[in-house]
Amino acid sequence: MYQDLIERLKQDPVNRDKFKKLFRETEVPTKKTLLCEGDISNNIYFIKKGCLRLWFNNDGKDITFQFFFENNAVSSIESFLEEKPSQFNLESIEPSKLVVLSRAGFEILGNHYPELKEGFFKLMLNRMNNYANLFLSRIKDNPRKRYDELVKTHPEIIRRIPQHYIASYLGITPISLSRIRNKK
Amino acid sequence: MYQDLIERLKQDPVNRDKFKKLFRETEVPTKKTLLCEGDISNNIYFIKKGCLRLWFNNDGKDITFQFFFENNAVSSIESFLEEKPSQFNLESIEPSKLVVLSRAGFEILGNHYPELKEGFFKLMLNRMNNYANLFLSRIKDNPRKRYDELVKTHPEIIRRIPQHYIASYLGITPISLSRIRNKK
DNA sequence: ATCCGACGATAACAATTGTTAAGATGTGAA
DNA sequence: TTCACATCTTAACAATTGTTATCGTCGGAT
Repeated sequence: MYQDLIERLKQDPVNRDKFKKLFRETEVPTKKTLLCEGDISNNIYFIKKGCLRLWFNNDGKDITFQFFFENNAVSSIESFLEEKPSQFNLESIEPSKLVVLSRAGFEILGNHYPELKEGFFKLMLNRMNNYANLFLSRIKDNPRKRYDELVKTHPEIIRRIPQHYIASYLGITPISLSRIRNKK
Repeated sequence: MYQDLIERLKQDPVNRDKFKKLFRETEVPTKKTLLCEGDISNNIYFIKKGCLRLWFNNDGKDITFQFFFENNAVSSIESFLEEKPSQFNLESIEPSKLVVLSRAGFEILGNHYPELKEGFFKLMLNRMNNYANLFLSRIKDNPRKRYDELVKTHPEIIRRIPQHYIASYLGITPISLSRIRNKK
């Protein structure tokens, strides 16, 4: 959806040349860090291909709390908006093709295309909603049920993401996840 | 803060009489249900005195996930805004004095006082923020640390709320909470 | 005053999950 | 190829937390 918007912007007959150069395309290998805890997020990334994860370091433990796939936009929102150090790391899980939009570019475009800002607001609500659902699932469900739900609602995560990331996302150890998968 | 706004609205020299009657004051005893799971939320409550909790039923288990005290506004926001059945119950924990504003009243006032709508939006962000914090604390901390944090950041909850509600808020059993409190 | 229900503590036991360690497999780089 | 590394599984054991049940206290209602 967001991807569509970007494509449309880039084709805009009037501003095509002017705006097109605001976007930078890039390819990154697996495990490439795009944003580091403590740094200020200056970019929004649109995923053309591949996938990314948002994670943070908790006493040396790597905790993933959101995955992003094709046609999604990603940013450490609070950091990007308020220009303050990010609490989170953003990293590629697969070799990925990304479209990068800087804060400056975002502001220029945002003035011409209100949809872009609306889209960003929705991105924020989406993230909030993600928190709410993760929270409620941790309250209501035990790890096995959380896993079963994930298989049902996000099979692409099961298919594409290494298990230890999924484990931390579910709030359990990789060992425990392995038990759940195999003692069915 | 919200309470202040309400008081100001009620004192508005121009609209005083017209608007004052939109508010209904009421007193409720302990354990009075103000909103029931499945019903549509038609009111916002401003707490003048006492405290309330938002909870839901999970397989027969009563799970509290937010407490509200004096000078706060409460509503099952999604239900109130979209007029759809509430997922949650709203109940008093202490005898409480409340100011009630209906949806109709809210809309009339909202048209005259944009602050009211802004305030409601903030209420929503606050709720989202609450989700995020609860979620992160469940990931990062074990029950003992969550309890210690609660003591530090919300001593009023420890003081005023019965332990079994606190236990469900922390995601543990009352027995486990009792162990934490006494095996210090 | 007495009874009842809400609240909290504790014990004994069960179940779940984490920890540590070892090994199997596969992939990419030197 | 060979080595290093990432990924996943399994086992044995420890730690945490839940379950069930009992008991004591307190306060309000009759």
